[in-house]
Amino acid sequence: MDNQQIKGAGLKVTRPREKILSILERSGHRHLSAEDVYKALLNNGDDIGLATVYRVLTQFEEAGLVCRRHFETGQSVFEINSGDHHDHLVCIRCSRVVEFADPLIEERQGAIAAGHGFRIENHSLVIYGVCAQCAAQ
Amino acid sequence: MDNQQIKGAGLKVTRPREKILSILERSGHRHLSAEDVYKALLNNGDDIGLATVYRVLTQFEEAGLVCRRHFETGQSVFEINSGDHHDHLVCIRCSRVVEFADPLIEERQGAIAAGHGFRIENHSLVIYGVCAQCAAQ
DNA sequence: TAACAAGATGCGAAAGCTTCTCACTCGTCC
DNA sequence: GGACGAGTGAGAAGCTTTCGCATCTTGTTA
Repeated sequence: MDNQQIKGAGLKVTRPREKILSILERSGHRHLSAEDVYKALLNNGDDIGLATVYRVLTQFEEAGLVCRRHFETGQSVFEINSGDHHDHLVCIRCSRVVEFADPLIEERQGAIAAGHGFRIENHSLVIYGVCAQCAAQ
Repeated sequence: MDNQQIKGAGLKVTRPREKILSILERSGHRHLSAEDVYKALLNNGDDIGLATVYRVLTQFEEAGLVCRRHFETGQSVFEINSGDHHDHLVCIRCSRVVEFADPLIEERQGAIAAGHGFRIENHSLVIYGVCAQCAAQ
């Protein structure tokens, strides 16, 4: 139940928070911008302000419910945090996003960070390219 | 000579372009934001508008003279393109940036992209962590 | 169930980075 | 040296994101 997740984050269960979480869940694994979420709410007939969307997404991020990604589009995108870390392949033509995980890369990153005296906290790996469909056109 | 690089990019050699290139070169391998470049120009006594700084940096990027990086700070940073690809370790406390290159990671990225039918164009790997100095405090 | 306090919301305003517009100026090439 | 096209500066505008504040809700206590 969504409510449990929201409560678990120490947040009150309110309509905006339920709706936003449900939109992110229903979106499958698409990566939605705050604007996308806002538009989805409007389409649903929910009258929720854009400022609230940003606030709630930030709270969800802090609570670990969602992940915020910074692709090079100038806006942040959000996705449900399914627990398993992964990185992204982004098509520069059609913006399609493919997720992947590679233990070998993760391991090397740890080694590199350690080698430079860094305690690793987080990382972001995005590969930009042209997907098969776009290349075929 | 800087002028050759600017001409080679099909751009006229103008004072703003010379000054900006020279600032980036003199900065060593620091990562400067457009604002940083602008301030450096002012300190030099050069009266060059911020809009011009952005324009020129974008042109230099298109010409391959500089690289633009998107760390998670909300602003882009620029560095001279020295030709050798590298990735970044960023300290989330003091913002220190360390560059590194890892052939193994590069190779895995190529394999992953190919496995998903992507023709790789570019990529961005940033590891965020706490550097030794900040951890010691 | 009613009332209350803390927390949430919505709206518009504002901030921060970046780009655009447009009149003016400057390189380049003849 | 002059003409033309490209480049510049200043401010306005655009975009994403955050803030401030009056109003409304949730969760709790009586």
